[in-house]
Amino acid sequence: MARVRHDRLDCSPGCAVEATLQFIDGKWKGVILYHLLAGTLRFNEIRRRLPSVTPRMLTTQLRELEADGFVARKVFAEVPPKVEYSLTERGRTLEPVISALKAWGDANADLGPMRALNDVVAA
Amino acid sequence: MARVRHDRLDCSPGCAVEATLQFIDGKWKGVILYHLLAGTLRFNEIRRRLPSVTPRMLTTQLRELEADGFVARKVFAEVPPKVEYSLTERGRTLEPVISALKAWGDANADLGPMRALNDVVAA
DNA sequence: GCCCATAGTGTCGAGAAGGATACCGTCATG
DNA sequence: CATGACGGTATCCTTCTCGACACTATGGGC
Repeated sequence: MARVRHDRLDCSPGCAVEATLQFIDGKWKGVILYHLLAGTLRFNEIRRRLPSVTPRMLTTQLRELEADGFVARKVFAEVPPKVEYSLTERGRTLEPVISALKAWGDANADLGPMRALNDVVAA
Repeated sequence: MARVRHDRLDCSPGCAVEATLQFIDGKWKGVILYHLLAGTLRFNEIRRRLPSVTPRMLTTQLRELEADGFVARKVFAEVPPKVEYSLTERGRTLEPVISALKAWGDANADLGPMRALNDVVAA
């Protein structure tokens, strides 16, 4: 399960903020959700988009997102294995949140080398 | 300083999401920002809104927010001491983000006992 | 026969985050 | 004289997170 940031949500009414944060906190969840917003992806497709994530981390993050009801995991009984990850309906409700995070990041973060990287990807 | 979630932001273009998360991550930052959006607060005023935060944690979180340029700390040379915390202009740019987080939390989180707590506060 | 890709799992250990508790000086109040 | 409010610090210690690395099974291509 996801990290429990607060066992008691006694920060009313701002606690709703923390309650949401609780779900997308986790080192890679934000990006994973972002990429899944664009469509279904397989395990290694996600990996390729997140060059520095270890398989172990990716697994745990995806499992937590699944446990929280945000992503669906579809296993194909094939060889080689094939597993597809996609957003659930609940997962898609996070879209405004992810968008807001992305918009702020684009506008305010000095991503430094990232800008170049973005250009590369855009090309 | 704030927790460094990623030393390399090589998750382009979703990294903007993580970049933002990096700032509001930290166990109490979300709520603190939320409360400061409503107006300037003194140290103990924030504490009272966050019953289970220890002074130590509150200090570190506020200091990190200050270091990141989101909140301004104004000390009054009085006795007893008086310190006011308010959002900077940059801090206010986070408003859409906090709002999105809050909106999702209100709509989707089962806050359980929180609803009652909210009522108490609203009364 | 060997290596690659697929989608993971297991274990280990370092390092960071966060909680508990006690304490600081000053002034006003009872 | 003692207590409380104010805005913190200092110290210690536990918990959690995360990264590294090795390893699994299967089948296809060279």
